[in-house]
Amino acid sequence: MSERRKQYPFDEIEAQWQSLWDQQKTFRASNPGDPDFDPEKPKYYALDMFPYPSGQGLHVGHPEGYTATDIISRYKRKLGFNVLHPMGWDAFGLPAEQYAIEHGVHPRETTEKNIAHFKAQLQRIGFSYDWDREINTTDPSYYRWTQWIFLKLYNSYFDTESNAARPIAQLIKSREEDFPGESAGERNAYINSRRLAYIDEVAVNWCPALGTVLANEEVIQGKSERGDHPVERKPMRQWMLRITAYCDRLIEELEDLDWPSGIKKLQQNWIGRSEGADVHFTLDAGESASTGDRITVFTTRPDTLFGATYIVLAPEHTLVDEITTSQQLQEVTAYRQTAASKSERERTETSKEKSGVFTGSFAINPVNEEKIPIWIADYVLTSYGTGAIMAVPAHDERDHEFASKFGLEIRQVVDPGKKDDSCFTGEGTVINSSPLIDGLGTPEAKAVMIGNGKEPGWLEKNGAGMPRINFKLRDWLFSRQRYWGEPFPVAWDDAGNHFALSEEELPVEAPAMDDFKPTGTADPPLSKALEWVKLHEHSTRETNTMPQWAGSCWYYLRYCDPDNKHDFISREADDYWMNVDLYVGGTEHAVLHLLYARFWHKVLHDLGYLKTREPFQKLVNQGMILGEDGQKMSKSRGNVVNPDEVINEYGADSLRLYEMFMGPLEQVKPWSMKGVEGVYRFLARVWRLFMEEDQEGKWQLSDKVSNVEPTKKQLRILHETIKKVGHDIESLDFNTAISQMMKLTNEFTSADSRPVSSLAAFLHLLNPFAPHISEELNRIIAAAFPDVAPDEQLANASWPIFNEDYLVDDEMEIVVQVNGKLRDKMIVSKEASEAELEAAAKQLDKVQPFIEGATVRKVIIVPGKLINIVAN
RNA sequence: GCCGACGUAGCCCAAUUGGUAGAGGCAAGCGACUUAAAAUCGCUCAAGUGCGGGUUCGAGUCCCGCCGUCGGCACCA
Repeated sequence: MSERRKQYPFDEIEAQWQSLWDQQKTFRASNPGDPDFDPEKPKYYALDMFPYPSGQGLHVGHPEGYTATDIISRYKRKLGFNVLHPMGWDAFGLPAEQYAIEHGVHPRETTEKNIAHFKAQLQRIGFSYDWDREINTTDPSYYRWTQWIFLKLYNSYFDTESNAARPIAQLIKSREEDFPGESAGERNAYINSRRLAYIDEVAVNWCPALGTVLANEEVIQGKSERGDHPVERKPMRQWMLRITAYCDRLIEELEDLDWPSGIKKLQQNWIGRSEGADVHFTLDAGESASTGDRITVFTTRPDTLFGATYIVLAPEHTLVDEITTSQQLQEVTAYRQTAASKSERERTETSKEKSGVFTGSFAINPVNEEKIPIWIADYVLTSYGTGAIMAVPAHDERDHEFASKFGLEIRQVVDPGKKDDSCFTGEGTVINSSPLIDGLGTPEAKAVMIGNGKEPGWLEKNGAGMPRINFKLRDWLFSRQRYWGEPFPVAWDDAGNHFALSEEELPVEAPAMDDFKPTGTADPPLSKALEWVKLHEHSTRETNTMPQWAGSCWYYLRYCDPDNKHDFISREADDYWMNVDLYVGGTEHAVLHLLYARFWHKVLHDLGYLKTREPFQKLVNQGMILGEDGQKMSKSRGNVVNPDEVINEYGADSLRLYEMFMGPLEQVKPWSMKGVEGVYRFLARVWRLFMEEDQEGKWQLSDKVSNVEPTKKQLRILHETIKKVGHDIESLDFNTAISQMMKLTNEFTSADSRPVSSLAAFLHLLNPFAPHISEELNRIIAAAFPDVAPDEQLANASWPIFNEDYLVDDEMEIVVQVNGKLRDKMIVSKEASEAELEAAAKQLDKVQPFIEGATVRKVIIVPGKLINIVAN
């Protein structure tokens, strides 16, 4: 193809327009306070999920979502909106750091190089970003505010009364009033335990080879995703963010958002709210247990308490040491050791057989005073609920499997109401329990046990338990042992107390280090920068860094006011721009990024810094683009398509158009170079609609383009197209908008006389999709027909208005059916009455045979569409 | 196992509240132009909508039961 002559000079056109846009700052959005700001204009905020600038550069999956938001942005500008359409870089992260370690290049260098490459690639596609608002999470002027937000989290607590975050000062004040005699140390400990950012000792995925803690999703089958190194569970002191305080709001406030229902559901499931009860089982006075101790379990089925035939504790449960009898000690110890050596992944492998051991002790079931054995097993997780369960093997599959294996009693207490010989976990009628609940349905029996919201239930009245709501979501492990991340604005004193740095000390920049290799111990690389670490005579800096998620939690806010030196965002900018009207990105961020960003947003909202409760009003996930072989694109498969190559061959407009023409935005679809060629041919057809080659092969305006009145047919298709393209852009159905423009092009191509007024209008429609070619053609006809096409850029000119009058016909085609089967069609006047229609239909030769000798039972008329005669 | 998305010409995909299965592109075939080819222009071809039931005058569309592909979650009591 490179040998072949280009069908139109896209390479010259595209470069020219791109540099013009750049020089003129055509797509600059003005902020409140700017001299050219127009408060009358409505705003529109179209946001892409910003990329991690990897060394590989863009592949054709990136521009899919970017093109969609670009079309919307260009379209909205033409409708008179002030459009915020920015781009930036999520540039902290492990790949740059690993590269640094392996090649001795500072991650800042790699990052800068990668960003430059990414940016150049994006600019070649002709996106209408306001590059004045470009942000980079690794820039100290950016991450100073990431650190500032961390200070807000550190200096806040969650007030359950108002169900919102409040300044920690309020908590300190009320604590002082409530406990005036408390020592400073005690008070400090209490306050620290309530902060939204706090320190905890938690089991983490520690990777010795990489020298860092990894997130669960970075661990694949006990090995690190990057490098395939072994990962072990290890308790470490970590910074945590109290996202669990927001569980309820993160679920409830999803409701008003215009997000795909699947993504909402995914978030709900991730947060995993379940209602139930804590139930206390008293320990039976065994040899080592002291009387009166109790085990608390969490259950969502308090109606099945009478079917609880044993208790299971997580192997790590704190009571295990206390209750294990000497006969069982050896077995229990061995089991706990095995469990501890397993990774989280191995522990939760559902396919594996249940395992566990008996502790030798017993507990008393509070509902019937029965003595039931206490086991430990790794299918009970220490991190959920109370780390202990009551096992009801008749009505829980996991308990059933366990009981069957170890010969424990299985007692049925729910009647399914139908024949069911499997383990029944659904709702039914209570049996074999007690007069208290026997005969009740599952929901009623639950209510008796836990209460109905007004009246306390049996458990509470008898001191045997409490209603309780549990969540799967855990607090967010927020520290990493890495160099290439935001340092914490925190330090430690000699006594081991942490304290926040002041806002004036921000940004806390990482020291320039030559050696950022992991230390091989739990100490982060920053601990090697001894001078930096030492803050004052009696204090040292925190040496952990923040995870990659941090910067992306609030970047959408910074775009609104990127150069603000005094605030992370000004009140005016927040008021005006937020929230995001359209957010487009991949499903891979459906849970974590979106959940974390929503959490931070809510905290900042609670503290009075933001007006909105939610950041992203409308969310769309673009579908993945597969390789030509229908497989996921990957280097190893060799099916990766580089947008640069596509642009070299066919131009940026063709790339943009094909990305959108492939199919519905949200759908997964395979790439096809033949398909690119198809849209390229379409653009060439558009070009030749206006242009023709002279003897020397130079392009000039075609004689066929003239200032004539369009025909009725031409007007009709033009206005159909104006209507459809506008509608389809609004609903993000770009593929069908493009096909309509192809239809129009075909129609006008076959015309000998091409009315310039119609063609000019068409260029407006094409402009958001293929901005370079449309601007160029518009410039050419504006020069030749100044009365028809004003000499202005399409980017700034108004979207055409369609006129419904051109769409209606005097006549219409009506489908004639007999008994629902198509028999004929007829052309009738638009004014024809139903009776006239019926009479005309019955006269048709192709209809007659089917109604002859039959009784007409019914005639169905769909106005303007069809007539159906029901006869037998 | 659970949740979600998708199954329509050879391929990618269209088809208002149920109302003519086809808009567009790719591929294929034919013709025009050409010494010839490419490019271009014009024309043509093709499925009865994954399978089985049901509702309806009428089902790609609604309901029930399956099958397949892809993605996500996965012992959360």
